[in-house]
Amino acid sequence: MLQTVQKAAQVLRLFTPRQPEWGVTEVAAALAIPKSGAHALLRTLAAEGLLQRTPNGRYRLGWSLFELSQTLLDSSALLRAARPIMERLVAGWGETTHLAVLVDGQVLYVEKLQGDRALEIVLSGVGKRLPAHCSGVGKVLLAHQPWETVLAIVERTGLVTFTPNTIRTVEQLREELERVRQQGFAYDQEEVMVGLCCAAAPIYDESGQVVAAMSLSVPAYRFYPNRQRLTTAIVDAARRVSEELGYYQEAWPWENGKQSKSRSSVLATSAPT
Amino acid sequence: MLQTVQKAAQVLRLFTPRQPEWGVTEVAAALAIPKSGAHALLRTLAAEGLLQRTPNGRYRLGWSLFELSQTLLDSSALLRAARPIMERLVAGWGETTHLAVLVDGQVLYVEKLQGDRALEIVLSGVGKRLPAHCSGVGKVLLAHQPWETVLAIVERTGLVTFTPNTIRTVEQLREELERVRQQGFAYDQEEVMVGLCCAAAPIYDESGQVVAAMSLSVPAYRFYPNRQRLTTAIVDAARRVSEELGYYQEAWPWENGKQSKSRSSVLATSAPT
DNA sequence: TCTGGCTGTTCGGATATGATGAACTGCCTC
DNA sequence: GAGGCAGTTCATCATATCCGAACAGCCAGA
Repeated sequence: MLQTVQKAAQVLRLFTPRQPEWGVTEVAAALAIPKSGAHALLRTLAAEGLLQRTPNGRYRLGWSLFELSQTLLDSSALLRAARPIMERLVAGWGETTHLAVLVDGQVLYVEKLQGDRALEIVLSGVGKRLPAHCSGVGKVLLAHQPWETVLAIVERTGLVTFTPNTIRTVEQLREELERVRQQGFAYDQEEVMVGLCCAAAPIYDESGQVVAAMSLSVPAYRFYPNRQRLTTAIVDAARRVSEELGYYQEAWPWENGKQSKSRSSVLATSAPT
Repeated sequence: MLQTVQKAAQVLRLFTPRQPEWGVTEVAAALAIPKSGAHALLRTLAAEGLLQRTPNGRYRLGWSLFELSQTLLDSSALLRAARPIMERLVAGWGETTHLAVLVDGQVLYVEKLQGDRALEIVLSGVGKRLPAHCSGVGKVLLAHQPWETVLAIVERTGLVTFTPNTIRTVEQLREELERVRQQGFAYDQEEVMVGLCCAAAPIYDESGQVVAAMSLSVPAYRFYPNRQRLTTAIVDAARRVSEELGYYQEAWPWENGKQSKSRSSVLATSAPT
């Protein structure tokens, strides 16, 4: 591991919407390194276009990052495949859907389509991060990581409590992830915000890896009566995205063993009128 | 300058829409460094989330870049200020407008709004780069750089020729940039593509720095008859964005000296009906 | 099934490279 | 004009990086 590069990445991560501008002294204090070192890092990153200098010698994120991000989006099949399917989902249900990936043990929202009868979800947002243990997409993504990885994440970030329903113990998390892996989807039952639920399902790429998760967020009073239909809808949508990405598998996780259903019966499931 | 960080940035820049996936050996060859070094760079960048590993040990850009880019957009007033004004410009003229910044001596397109009677401009695109010496926005941005910087850019990248009108010599460029700086706007008269012209103007931030350039692209046969109105339109639009960014200056560049006009006369200028 | 050639990966010693803190400079405030 | 705080520079030293060669894993073709 190249420590200098690690530090450079740490510097980049300091820049947030809350504090989008940093000076040499601030960075040095934040990373607990000498001023001269922080200076060298900032100067180099700025010279490479990853940061830009303000006229008064402070630093902001640079436009190269925008370019790289566009390249990422352009070359990533995920968003292209998911967006139309998310749009249909929103059109059919009127609820909000999210698309998220796992970054550094946290959920990063990549796309968010708001439904017309959905309540405004302030916490999530494109480009925003949230802890993984409390949301539907987060649990789906964690469930398909090795358990040691999950443990490392939890030990580093802890299990932040949002509501009385938030998972609080490692044991609870282990059981929940096991269940999610088995059944092939996850629920968030008011675990991040009271009154808000969601159903989430994994998206696979052509190599069979889980690369993202998709969810349908619903107010609690509409969630519990419609749970079954919601589940099949999101699982089906996620499966369609997976197939767009080149993933084909006869037996889907929730179809394994004796309870395997015919695929057409699932495809026939539709949104409530 | 931290060479390790420089190399890491070089690695990131290798990833393009044309080649969005790289292996260790390829990177080593492209940067002329030993395989083990390339391996260390890729591995570290992947661990930091700036790259992601594919199942077969190759690498793609990582979602952290998306997050950073969103933070950049979120914290940058430029796009927020420019977009509504660009929309009005497109609505009034039906032509295509571009918003661009200078990255590493090249023009990086940050926003592009296509007009309904505009011809499709394939070369430009959000997140794409072009050489600076041949486009309107490029000449505006170069004109507000120190001449030594411009020289360094030209010496590094050369003056690529696109059409018979493209600037070919350093002397030509120097004169053109001087003119652009004096008059406060630039034309592209079929310099990048035959039949395509544009007028471009600089955008200043609150400290008086030129941070971006805006342009209105027009087919040649509509450009020459309307040049004057186009010019005032784009200069006025760019000035309004600058003011949104906190830039206030009584005397605008093209108003200096004796030929200063009253500001209201410019504001009164509008698009053709 | 075996083989060859192509990957990505590991290792340990030589040395260039980055870390360090004190000193410098410029800016803004009082 | 003086003080303090910011960013910047510099020379020294320790060590993290660089490097080439050897290893391991995969796939294609024989």
